[in-house]
Amino acid sequence: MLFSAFVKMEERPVFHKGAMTDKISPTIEDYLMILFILQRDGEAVQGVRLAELLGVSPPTVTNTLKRMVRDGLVSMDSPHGPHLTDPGMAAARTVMRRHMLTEWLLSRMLSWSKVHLQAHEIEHAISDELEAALIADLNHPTTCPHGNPLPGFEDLAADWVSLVNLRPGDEVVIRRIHELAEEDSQLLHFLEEKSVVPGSPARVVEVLPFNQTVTLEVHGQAVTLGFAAAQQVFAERLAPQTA
Amino acid sequence: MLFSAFVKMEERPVFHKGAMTDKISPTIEDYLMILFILQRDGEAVQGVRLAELLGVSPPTVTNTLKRMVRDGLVSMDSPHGPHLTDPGMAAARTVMRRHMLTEWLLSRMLSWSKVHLQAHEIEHAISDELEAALIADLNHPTTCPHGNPLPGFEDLAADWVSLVNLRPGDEVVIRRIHELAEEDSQLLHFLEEKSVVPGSPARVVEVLPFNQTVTLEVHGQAVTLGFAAAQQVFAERLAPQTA
DNA sequence: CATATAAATTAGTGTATACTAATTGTGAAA
DNA sequence: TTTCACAATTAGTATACACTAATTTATATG
Repeated sequence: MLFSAFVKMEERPVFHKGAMTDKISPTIEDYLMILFILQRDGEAVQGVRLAELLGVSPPTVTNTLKRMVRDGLVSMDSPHGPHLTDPGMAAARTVMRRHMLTEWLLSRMLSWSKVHLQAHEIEHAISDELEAALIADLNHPTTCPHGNPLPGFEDLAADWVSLVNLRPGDEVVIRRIHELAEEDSQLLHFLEEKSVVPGSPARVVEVLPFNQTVTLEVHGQAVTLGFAAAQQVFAERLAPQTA
Repeated sequence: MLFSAFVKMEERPVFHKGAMTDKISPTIEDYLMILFILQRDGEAVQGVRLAELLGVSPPTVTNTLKRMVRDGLVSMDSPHGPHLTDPGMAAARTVMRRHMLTEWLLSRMLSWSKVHLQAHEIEHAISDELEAALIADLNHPTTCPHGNPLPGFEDLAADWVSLVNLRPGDEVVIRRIHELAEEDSQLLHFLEEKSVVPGSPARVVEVLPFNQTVTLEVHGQAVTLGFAAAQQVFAERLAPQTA
C-alpha cells in the first residue's frame, strides 16, 4: 500500500506483497509472453531460446522455469520442452492483450515504431479495470498497431503470408509485423519510414533467395528487405496468380 | 533486454540490469515521492511516518534509506531527519511529474477518483520520450487532475487554503485534493460524487471544530466533511470577508 | 533526574532475480 | 561407437526488498 494517510486511520490491515491474488511479477509475465508466442507459432521452446530472447543466462532460465512449474504456470511433462499450463496460458493471454492495448493507447502520442518498447514497460501495470476501460475506449481492437492478433483473434492472421513466401508480381496488402521483430526499433523505424506498415498496398518486385532479399514497391517507392526482416512481415495476397 | 531476436544478430553486448543509467527501482521511486511531498509541505520527515505511508515495517525503511544514502539520493546529515539531496530531489520531481502526467492520460478513460491508484502503478514505466510526448499531448498541464501542482508550479497553490481554515459564509472554488488524500479511493469517490472536485464553486455553511466537521454547499447540495478529509481539500477564496 | 513511551536500528531470515564456473546430458556426425 | 558441440543443470554468490524479534536511542514527562 503506497502512502495511506487515511487508509491507516481506517484501521484496516495492511496488505502484504504475496497476497491471495498472488500477483505475477513482471519477470514472470515476460516469460509468459515469450512462451505464448513460441507456442502459438509452433516453434521449438527450448531454454537457450528463452535465454536469448529474454537477455538472461541459461541458468537463470532454468531457475525461473522451476518457479513457474512450482506455481503451476508451466509444465515440463512434454518432451518438446516447457509449455504453458491452462492457468499459465490464461495469464499469458492476459499479458499479451494488455501489451497490445497499451500499444494502442501509446500510439495516440508516440510513433508507430516506438510504442512497442514503451508498452513493454507499462503492460505489467494495467489493472483489470483499466484493461476494460481501454478495450471500450479503443472500440474493441482485434490486432495491435503492428497487426499482431490479440489472443483469441489468431484466425485473422491465418491467411497472411510471410513476405519471403511471395513471388514477383504478387499484389498484397501489408498486414502484420511479427512480435519478435518489434523488439528491433531500428528495423521498425525503417519499416515505418518505408511505409511497410499494416494497411499499405504493395507489389512484389523481386525475390532473390541467393541474395536473401525481397524487394517491394510500396506507394511507388522500392524497398528491399533482408530475409530475416521479410520473414517477420506478413501480407494479405490480393491477386493470387497461382494456387 | 526483453526478447531481442534481431538485437542478437547485431552482436551488441546484452545490457545488464545495473547499467550506467542506474535505473531507479519502483520501490525507491515511491520513497522519493513521499520524501518529496513531506519536504515540500514542510512536514517532519521521520522513519515511522515513511513506514506508515509506504505500508512497510520500520526496519525496512531503515534499510532502504541506507541504500538511498549510499546511492546519493538521500542525506542524513540534518537533525530534521532524512532529506533529499540535489540528485534525489531531481529524481523525485521527475517521478512526481510522471505520476501526474499519467493521471491525466488515464483520466481520459477512468473516473477521476480512480486515476491516482492506477497511475501509481504505471508512473514507474514512463520514459523520457513518453513524458515529453505526454506533456505536449496534454498541452503542458500545471496541475494533476486533483489540483496538485506539478513540480515547479507550487506557487499556483500558494493562496489556496485548507477547508478547515474557512469560515461560514466564505465563497470559494475547490482547487485541490492533497496527494496524501488521493490514496483513499473511497474518500475520492465520495468527493467526486459530491462534486467536491477542482473547479467547483462552493459556499461554506458551517464549521464545527467541536464536532470536527465542515459543511459546504456545492451545486446546491450540502456536503459535510470530517476534519481529516477537509484538511486535505484546498480552495481558493472568492470573497474574503476578513483579512 | 528518572523513567515510560516512541522511534530507530541490529540481527537474523526469506524470496525473487540475476550472475559465473563447472558439470552433466544429449544428439549428431565421424 | 566414440566424440564433439550444444543444451541444461548444479553449485555458489550477490543484491534488492521484505519480515519478526530484540535492542538501543531518543523524547518527553512526571
